[in-house]
Amino acid sequence: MKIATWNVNSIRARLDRAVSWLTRMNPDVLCMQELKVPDADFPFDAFRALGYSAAVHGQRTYNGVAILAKAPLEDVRIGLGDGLPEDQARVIAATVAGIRVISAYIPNGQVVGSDKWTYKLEWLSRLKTMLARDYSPTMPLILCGDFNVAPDDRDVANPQAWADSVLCHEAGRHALRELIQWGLVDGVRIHHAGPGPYSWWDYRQLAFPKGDGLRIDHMFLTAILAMRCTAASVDREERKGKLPSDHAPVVLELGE
DNA sequence: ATGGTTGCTTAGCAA
Repeated sequence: MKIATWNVNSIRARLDRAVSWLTRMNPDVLCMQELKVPDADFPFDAFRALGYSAAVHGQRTYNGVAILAKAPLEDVRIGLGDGLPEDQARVIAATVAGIRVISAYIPNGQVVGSDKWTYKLEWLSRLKTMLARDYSPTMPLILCGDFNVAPDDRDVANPQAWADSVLCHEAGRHALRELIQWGLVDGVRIHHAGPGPYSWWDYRQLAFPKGDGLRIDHMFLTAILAMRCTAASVDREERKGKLPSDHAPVVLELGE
């Protein structure tokens, strides 16, 4: 089973690329983030034509997450479900072939110390609460998405340049470790010691040609799935060419 | 030369 995650940075702007990537890579499941469309504008038909059904939690202009799968999507749930205001579409879960799949778009945080930064740290804590409340670390579960956190300096091509930024600050790294300690394993790190592979390069400053990348898109697995993880990669090729997303897809292979 | 972006929505914000 091949499962992937990709922040597409607008599914409308990226539809042609998404269709050709799915055709080329043929994953069984794709978690997407930053759709930037309401549910009604999600291109269900284009993906249906490739054999994928979709569970979508969209939003106009910002955010928006989805799960595409060839197998049926069961028990779809949107949001964190903690009773607090949920005006941002940042998480969706569904069961696919007996695996609980979660697609999440963690807030960027904008500036360390800002209101958005506080919201980011709180959101990571709320996500951990959701896992603890609704799931068990003994079940097959995969938490995928754009976490907007590079877990440590192996995940940053130029650590000094990014030190204490919203993507690398210790408070965000700590919040991510707390989440992982619920009972998750970093899928890419099973197979790659680092540095890298990076998954995001800023559109600005010629970051991609300069190799100024960060690994902020992750696929976290419970132990029973980590045992089945036979390969992991980032598809850097998808970051090349005309009008790519600023994120490259991350792909895991699960045996049996 | 010391900067060099994209997308959404419509000048400014977010990333």
